[in-house]
Amino acid sequence: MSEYSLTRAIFNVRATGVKDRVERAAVELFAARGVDGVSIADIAGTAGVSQGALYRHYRGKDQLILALFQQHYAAFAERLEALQASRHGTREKLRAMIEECAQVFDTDPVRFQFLLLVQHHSMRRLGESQATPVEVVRWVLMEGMARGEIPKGDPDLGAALVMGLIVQPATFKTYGRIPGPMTPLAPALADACWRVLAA
Amino acid sequence: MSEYSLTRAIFNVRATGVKDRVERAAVELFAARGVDGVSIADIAGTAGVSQGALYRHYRGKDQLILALFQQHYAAFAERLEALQASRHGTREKLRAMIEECAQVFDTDPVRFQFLLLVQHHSMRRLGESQATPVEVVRWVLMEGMARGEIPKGDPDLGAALVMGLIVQPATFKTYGRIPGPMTPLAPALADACWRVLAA
Amino acid sequence: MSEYSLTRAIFNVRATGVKDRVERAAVELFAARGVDGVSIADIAGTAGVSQGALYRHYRGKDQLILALFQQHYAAFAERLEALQASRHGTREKLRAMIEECAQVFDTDPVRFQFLLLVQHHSMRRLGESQATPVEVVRWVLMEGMARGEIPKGDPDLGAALVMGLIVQPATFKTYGRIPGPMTPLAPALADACWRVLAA
Amino acid sequence: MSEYSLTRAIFNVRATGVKDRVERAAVELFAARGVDGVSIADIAGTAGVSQGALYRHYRGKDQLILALFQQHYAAFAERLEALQASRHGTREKLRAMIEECAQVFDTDPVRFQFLLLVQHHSMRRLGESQATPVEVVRWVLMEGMARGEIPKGDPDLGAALVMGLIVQPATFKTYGRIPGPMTPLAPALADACWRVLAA
DNA sequence: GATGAATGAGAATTCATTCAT
DNA sequence: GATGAATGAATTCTCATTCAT
Repeated sequence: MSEYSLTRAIFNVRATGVKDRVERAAVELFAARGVDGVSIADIAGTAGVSQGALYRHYRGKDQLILALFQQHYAAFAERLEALQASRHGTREKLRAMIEECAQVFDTDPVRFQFLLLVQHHSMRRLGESQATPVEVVRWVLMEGMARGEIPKGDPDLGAALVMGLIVQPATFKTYGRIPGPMTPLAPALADACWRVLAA
Repeated sequence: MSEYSLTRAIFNVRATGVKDRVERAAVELFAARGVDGVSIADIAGTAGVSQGALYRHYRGKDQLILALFQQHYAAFAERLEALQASRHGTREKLRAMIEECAQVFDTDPVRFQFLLLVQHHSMRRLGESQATPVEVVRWVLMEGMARGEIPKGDPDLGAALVMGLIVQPATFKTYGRIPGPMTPLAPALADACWRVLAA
Repeated sequence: MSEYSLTRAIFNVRATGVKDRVERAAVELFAARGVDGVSIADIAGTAGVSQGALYRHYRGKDQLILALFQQHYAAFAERLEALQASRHGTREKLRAMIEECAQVFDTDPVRFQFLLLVQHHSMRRLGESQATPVEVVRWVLMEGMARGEIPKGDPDLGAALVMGLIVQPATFKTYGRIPGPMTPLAPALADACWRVLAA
Repeated sequence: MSEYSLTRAIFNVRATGVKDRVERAAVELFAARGVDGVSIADIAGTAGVSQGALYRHYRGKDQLILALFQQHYAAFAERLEALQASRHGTREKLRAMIEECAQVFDTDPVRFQFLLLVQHHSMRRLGESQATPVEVVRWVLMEGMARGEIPKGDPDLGAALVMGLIVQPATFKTYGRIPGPMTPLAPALADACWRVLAA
């Protein structure tokens, strides 16, 4: 056991790991200024960590970005997946997912802005097998079609429409074109989704 | 004598102006790699022009980006405006606008991708008075509400929903998640819009 | 006779020659911002002339600077020379020269500042045989020594002392450390010179 | 591995810090060619350091210049201040200061030339409270006037005259118009000062 | 002669990454 | 493991000079 981890062991100091601090700082900065507006020095400085230390945990800037994106994108997908699994009926599943999105947007706007800004940078590099929010929506739609709750159609197009009805209002809010929080809008968005799908 | 002017000399090719060549190259590159993935050297090289020449036409990279964005964004807005003005009834106006979007997407995918990638960089810097596609949509919706063709509601939210139903499928297509051209989808998208708005 | 000079001949238009306009603009700009703070574009722009035209009259920027410096430096030397030739007695010659310096400083501060800023750039390149203010002073001193009006000594050192007593106060005035015009100071400076030389 | 660190590795030469090397190189180059005749590449190259390394120690070229100027100007002022404080009587203070100037000029001509060439660039940016050689001279003169050792008069003008009697001969020496070292001239310059002030 | 767009060789600066300590 | 100074490649931008019109 190294001297360092001994210290941690004895004093039970949760030495807020470098990785944690870096990730928190990175997401915040990327969300505020975009991937190319943030330097490694910025991140290290904000995290209170040396630049070199960062490379102990990530192969480089690109890998850091991709890791963060995957992680947040996947975490989001998992939340949605769990949510839809706990509900019955396509309409209710969609309603719950949209409400969840709205709450995330209001509670943790940084995360939303991060995903919004970084998507074009990371989307192409995403592994095929990655779980994504889009996949969850797609799956819910397919199931709904199979059960006859919504008319059959292209589930990818359906997912696109649902995502559009959520992401675009959120974007408008981010840029201040629509004021106030997102949550109160959730029911209207869920309704809109349903009307679109129930063609 | 540069390679370019050599070409001109030998073949007596009347060059399109530098500005044209630069703009064409810039839009193409920005669309492919995003604002920060393209250097002035890239643009000048692709345009077959020296880097310095670029600065006779634009104050700098930022101004080039903004000029291109405004130009394409405004041109797009104008096409939509003319289109909606020439049609009667909110539903028909929306239908025509959506069809136009689909056609632009299919005919000139570079332009669409350019607007998609550059929006986050330029949107904040856009003058208030700038005509935008969003404004056109918003206006059509307000008129529709005034005429009682669609129920009253927040026109900004309505515009967000309409935009979402167009932009998100287009984005999916761009990333290959939905195959084929956009135009065949236009009627379905127009229907979706109408169902969303006719709540 | 070219069409151009025909026009001039007929209408007697003193087409304020390019050269004149360029020189005026250049001296002004160099005086204000120093040799390296001024571009050819600046000069051409201020002179209301194209950049290319400038190269019809000067081989390049360096030659322009040197020509202007020589010209003003020499003109100044000639004024001093004429002045000293018209006076009798070393003391009176010096007095007159110093008064002239002070008047030039007050009347045409741009010229003084130009010489002050450009001297270090051009001094080394100056031809040996060039007439300079320093040479005039040196000559007056040598004559004074020959006539026994001032004690014998190194005339170069003497010239340095006289120049120092003029240039340094002028520099202080330029930087605002001493307020007001230079002319009222002239008698005191002449006195100081005399005391220094009459050792 | 750069040429420099290779040298270090092979000969195990303990390098003087980057900052030292950069400052030495910069002063030398600025003294020889002026501020605008020297590029960051020149400095870094001469110092045997990468260009980037320079920016860890200085915010930019301007700050480097100003820092060096302040440092040398202030150091010079302090030496003069200490010297005058250790002497009694205005005449003796001035004599000692002038001798010091002459010795600096002979011992470290680069430093003198540096201050001479850079003054016009940096003087305006100097903080008001900065200690300068001029201020020291001015103070000595004011004290001398208060004690009745020299006639009352404008201390700024007096300082200008004293500075002129030192700087101008030094300039002449720098440009080779007066040969030999400065030190032997010091007594004559001190005498000249005294005669000028003792009006 | 005059024009001004175009050139191309730098200039200052930034930044991801490495590495001796 | 951690540090942060150093690297060097790249980036944006400037500018003296040339040259087709």
